[in-house]
Amino acid sequence: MHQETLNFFDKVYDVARLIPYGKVTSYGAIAKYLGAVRSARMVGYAMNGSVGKDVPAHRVVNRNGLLTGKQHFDGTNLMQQLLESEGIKVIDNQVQDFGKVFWDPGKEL
DNA sequence: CTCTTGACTGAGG
DNA sequence: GCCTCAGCCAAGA
Repeated sequence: MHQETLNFFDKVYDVARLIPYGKVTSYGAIAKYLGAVRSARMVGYAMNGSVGKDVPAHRVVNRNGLLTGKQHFDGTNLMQQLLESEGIKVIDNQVQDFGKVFWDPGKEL
């Protein structure tokens, strides 16, 4: 179902909140689920305002599993710590076993 | 309305 | 596998 009543940002927040504990996904995957695979950049752009909105932005990384958005968190390694606390191994801003912890909303939903 | 920015992605060398 | 270029699109000034 497409909650078209919500704005693009709200949709992104919605999907992000659905990411299971210990899993991660990519901006493109979220965008694709929203039917806007070409707006992957907008997903990240939207996440920029996710702070303070109960959105687990730390579970969203780019297609390479790289923590491209970690610089938007308070600390320099806050995002990594959050992921590691969920059982996700992160080394040098790179999610390990990315294919195993990857969660695709387009397929899981 | 126009221009810039950006937590992206895919294709090409 | 690494680097570079181009496309895409929403929001803010």
